[in-house]
Amino acid sequence: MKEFVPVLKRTKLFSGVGDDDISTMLSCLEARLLTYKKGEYVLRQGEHLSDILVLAEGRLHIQRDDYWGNRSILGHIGVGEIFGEAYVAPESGTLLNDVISVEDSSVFFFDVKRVISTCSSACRFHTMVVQNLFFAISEKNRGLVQKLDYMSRRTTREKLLSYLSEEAKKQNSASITLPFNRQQLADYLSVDRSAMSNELCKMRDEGLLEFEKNRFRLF
Amino acid sequence: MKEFVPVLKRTKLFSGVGDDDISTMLSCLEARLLTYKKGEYVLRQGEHLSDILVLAEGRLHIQRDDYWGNRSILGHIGVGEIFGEAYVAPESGTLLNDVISVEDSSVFFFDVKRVISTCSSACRFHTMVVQNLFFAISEKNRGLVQKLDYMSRRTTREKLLSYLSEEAKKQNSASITLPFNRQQLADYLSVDRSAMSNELCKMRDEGLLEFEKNRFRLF
DNA sequence: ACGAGTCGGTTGTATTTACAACAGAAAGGA
DNA sequence: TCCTTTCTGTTGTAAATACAACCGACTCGT
Repeated sequence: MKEFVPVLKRTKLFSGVGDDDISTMLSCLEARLLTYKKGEYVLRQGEHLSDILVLAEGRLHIQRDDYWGNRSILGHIGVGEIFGEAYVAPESGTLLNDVISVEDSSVFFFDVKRVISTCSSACRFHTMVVQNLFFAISEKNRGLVQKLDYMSRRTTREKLLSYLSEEAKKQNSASITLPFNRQQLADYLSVDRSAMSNELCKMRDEGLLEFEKNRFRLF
Repeated sequence: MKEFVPVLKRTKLFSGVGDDDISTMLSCLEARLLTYKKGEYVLRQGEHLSDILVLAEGRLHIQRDDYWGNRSILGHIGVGEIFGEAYVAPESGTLLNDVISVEDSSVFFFDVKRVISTCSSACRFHTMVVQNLFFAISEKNRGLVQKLDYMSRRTTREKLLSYLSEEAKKQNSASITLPFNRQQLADYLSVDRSAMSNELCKMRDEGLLEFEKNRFRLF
């Protein structure tokens, strides 16, 4: 578990907390580290959650399959990212989405009660961690608003352009790598894969962008 | 300002805090109360924000107009609701949406620095308020995920049904009142108003629902 | 090298949507 | 009351989308 302290140090949750203090907190918070093979579920829609999770290694998707098998991908979780925070509030219901590993992954579980309630011992960082938690969920929130912005576009092209240009801004480059293949990108933007593929090729022919696999370059 | 203490007491932000303590905090936090006429902007897209806001009276819409005048309504704010919390984090950029009053409204402004940093004096509630803030933003988060669920539906009918049935669940009744007129509902669900109106009438003819103005009844 | 499975692109068709234009009802102000 | 404005429903057409089916390229394991 200690091996991941450098990873944890760079997370939003432990921002501003030193290595030693993180080690201390790992035991103080009774952190657990679970591993998942590619394709395994980390969380399932409808479950109750009382832990805040941090991805130590691997990649995850937050998604949801409806009754007819239509998949909708809400988002992607990379190393160091927090997730599950939105469902640990007392009156929050059950999870609305599945979380599934798209690569072999390791996940930290922190019991929210221990994270939030200040304890008497050496852990003087609870207050800071709660603040960090607030800022982290703020960021998630803004990300969701951003996604709603993509989704509010009427055409597949507009959805693609708003998503890709935002991603270029985030990755600070006109050449970007997406965490999705075509089907996943279509599920993320809630459009038909073949129609999207078609549109992408049209846009390429018009000189708006280039792509190869999941690497895109905007012009 | 004191007149709104009963309102504040019932907000998520001050949940668990007594009347007297709220009064104390109002001055400790240097709260400001501003009023807006119907149609006025409370916040504008692109602005920086360093306050957490609470609606004391009236109704607000969170929305966004693009360059071509297409309006997208992100959500609705009722009395006692918190807003702006997602944009007060240090690295959060500028606001992505406008907030506009749809009725004459009064809004509390709380400087986030004062809310978050524990002060030495009588205000022993900062810790609790930060926790409340976390829970409140959690709820916002789940609401956004819910909205993404509506928006991920492919057809106008599916969007309407998922929104209306979720609203019925929230209002705990098959008879619900929406905070939107037709155009606003269309802007909220990102569909064409006339197509939506058409679809609503078809659904009514099929016996799925009834409506009159912004009151709906599901069967 | 082979076959199974995955992935991305292409095409055609039926469905759905957006857009524009119009009309009647309701609301609000002078 | 009259006039204006707003709101809602209706219709027709053009555009965009979903869906299904198919193909070739590629990957992977045997």
